[in-house]
Amino acid sequence: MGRRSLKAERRDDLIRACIETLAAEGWEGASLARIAGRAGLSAGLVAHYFGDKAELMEATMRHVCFQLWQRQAKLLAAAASPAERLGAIVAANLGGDQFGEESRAVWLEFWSQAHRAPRLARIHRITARRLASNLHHALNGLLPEALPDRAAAVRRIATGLAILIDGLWLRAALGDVSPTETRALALGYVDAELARLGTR
Amino acid sequence: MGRRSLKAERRDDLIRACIETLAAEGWEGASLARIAGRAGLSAGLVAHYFGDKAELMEATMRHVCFQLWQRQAKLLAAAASPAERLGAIVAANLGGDQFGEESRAVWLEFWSQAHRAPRLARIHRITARRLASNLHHALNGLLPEALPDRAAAVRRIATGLAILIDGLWLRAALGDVSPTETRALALGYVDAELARLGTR
Amino acid sequence: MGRRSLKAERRDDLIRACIETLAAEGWEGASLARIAGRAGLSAGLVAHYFGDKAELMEATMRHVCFQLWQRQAKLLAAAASPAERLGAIVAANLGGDQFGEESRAVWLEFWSQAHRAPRLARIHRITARRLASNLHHALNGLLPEALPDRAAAVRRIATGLAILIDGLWLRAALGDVSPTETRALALGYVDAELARLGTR
Amino acid sequence: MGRRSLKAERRDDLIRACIETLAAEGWEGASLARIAGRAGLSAGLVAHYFGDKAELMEATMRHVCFQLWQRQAKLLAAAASPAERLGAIVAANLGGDQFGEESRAVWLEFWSQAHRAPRLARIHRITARRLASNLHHALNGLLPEALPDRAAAVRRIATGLAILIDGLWLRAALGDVSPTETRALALGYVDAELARLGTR
DNA sequence: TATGAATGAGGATTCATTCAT
DNA sequence: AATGAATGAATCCTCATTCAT
Repeated sequence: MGRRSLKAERRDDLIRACIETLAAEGWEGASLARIAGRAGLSAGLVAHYFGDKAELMEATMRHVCFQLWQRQAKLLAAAASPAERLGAIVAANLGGDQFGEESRAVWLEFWSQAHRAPRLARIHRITARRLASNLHHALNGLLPEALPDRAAAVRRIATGLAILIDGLWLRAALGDVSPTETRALALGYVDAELARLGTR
Repeated sequence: MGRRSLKAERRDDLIRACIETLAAEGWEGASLARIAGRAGLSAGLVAHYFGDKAELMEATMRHVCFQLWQRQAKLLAAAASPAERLGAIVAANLGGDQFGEESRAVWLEFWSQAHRAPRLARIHRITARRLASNLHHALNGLLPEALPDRAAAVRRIATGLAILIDGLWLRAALGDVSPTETRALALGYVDAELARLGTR
Repeated sequence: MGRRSLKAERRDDLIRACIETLAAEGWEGASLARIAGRAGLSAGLVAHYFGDKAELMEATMRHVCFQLWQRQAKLLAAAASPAERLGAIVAANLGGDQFGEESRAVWLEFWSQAHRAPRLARIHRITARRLASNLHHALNGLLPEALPDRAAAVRRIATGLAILIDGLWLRAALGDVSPTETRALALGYVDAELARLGTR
Repeated sequence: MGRRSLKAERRDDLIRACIETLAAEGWEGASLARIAGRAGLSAGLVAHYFGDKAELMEATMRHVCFQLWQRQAKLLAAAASPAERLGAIVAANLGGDQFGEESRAVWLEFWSQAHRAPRLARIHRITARRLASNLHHALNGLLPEALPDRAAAVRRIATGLAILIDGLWLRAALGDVSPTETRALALGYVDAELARLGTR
């Protein structure tokens, strides 16, 4: 009991190695030999556990998305107010820790593949929707009840913020902005929108 | 006269084919054979005209950036007020025409390579700086003279808008938002920031 | 026991095929496809076993040199006197058997590469030094004890003989001299030098 | 008048460039593009003037051999005695000047091709025979008239010396011996042989 | 379960050669 | 006479995949 199956363990090893390789060498540098080598395994094993390179990549992307979601969930659980909830989401997506950086690098690689690989695109879409939903929820609590066209405003701000976060990820991956700046910019965007709605 | 050199013409053919291939098949699918094939030429010619695949890619990226810049310049020339200038920049970057879509696809491919290929990164940086400068200029005319901390506000909004545009490009490439929406979102962001500054 | 590892076996197969190909088709004709084909294997396997064409070539050169050294060692072991030792070295280097001819052909190919490929040059140097050392030793026993400037004489004759052997290899490879002649010429050189030293 | 034909001039330019390229980059590095480039001409011209790369190489080898022969002839013309004649031949073949070094490098490249290219082999053979004949002649004057088996001795020493010179060329090309040493070794060989014949 | 042997396809690059201008 | 455009073959290398052990 408590002993995870060897199969699950090996799969995790390979996914872990895949993440590291993607972060370190990019999509093109992530050959099966290099990924397996990083895990101390032989390249042939990938076929055994995943059948396919594509499936390993898919599993890896799912893993990264899951981690991101977990992170959001954890931070959200500790948030007491709508404003804190919003801050939690932003922090989860734009945090400056090592994990965040690696995830972002991997994410960027997946991104460039997503619009050509339907399976990856699907995972991408799910994650994006999850973020949108979280933002929606937080903003819904944040905007004044009496606002005319309230639902539309929530939707608009949620969309805008999600897109801004995408842009910030890109910039962060290119090293153009610091993590602190990114968070400030994201929250500043919401402030501005609130101001426009006359709620401040 | 009017007869461009054969060399320039062939180079343009190849760059054109490279753009099409990148848009249609992505970075990984853009082999020299396919690029040259699309231009109706043999793969060996790339060496003849560009020396290198890397140099062809570089020239192609430069071409795309140049087109984008031209587009901006043309629209800006027709703009009469600061507000129109801002609209022109947004339209140039987020326009919905066929050219825009292809360019965006190519741009996305380059993006995913930029942080690993110094030469591409350089071109990328230059283009980003050009956009930033244009935004700066337009916003400088737009914000009220008497604003406290005016320079900082201009800088902040310019940065935020540039990043938002990046995000919008991504979404547009993934087909998540329509061109009309993207422009509305971008201009909405500026409106919101102006509102926050109490200028409305 | 007696079962060598498959890896070692395949490596030997490829080295063997490389030697044959070099002898038959020369350095320029020795493409990976042809080498592997001669071994009944696919070209990709070279990467698997040697990583590189350069490394295969290096291993092959080392192999040829090792065989030559073994040959010398074997003949030297059977030699009873300094004169016989000298004869053994000459026979080892200028023997007329099939092995000798193939080795010489390969050696010539390597030679033409040695002054441009540092790795090959190193192996070449080591082998040359080994020959020089053997000659030194044999001549040291051969020259009369009381000779004035004895050490210098040994050195000079050893050098001269080594160089003569080089020349003889070349001629033999071009088919200009018969193996029997080559040996006679080499030993004749030593005789002449001994005569000059007044020891006969 | 006195004006050599343009055709001859261009051919010489290309041969000159070919020699330089061979010396600088070796047989494998001597592509038509590089050779023509060094001459400031286009690669296509080679076809025009020589028809073939092989023919350019052949002409180049002939040129190098001719220069070598000229050199020998010039030095021989100034030699008054058989001993001086011998010294002249050795000096011509093992001289340490820049021309000598370049020629030797080119010669070595040709050598490695000679036993596979019949046309080059033929030129090689002619040159070797010319050297042999010169040596023959000089030694014929040098050996005492009354020597028993005189003709055989001349033949033997001439052959041995020619072969030693080959070896010395190789060593010189590899940088193992200095030009001065090479000449000393060559003349020392003759001295030794003369000593053996009891003529000293 | 895991290895590593083996393949074959595909990619970039180099190059001699041909040919229109 | 000379260029340089264009080709197509050849070469090395990388890689995903398959398979026997």
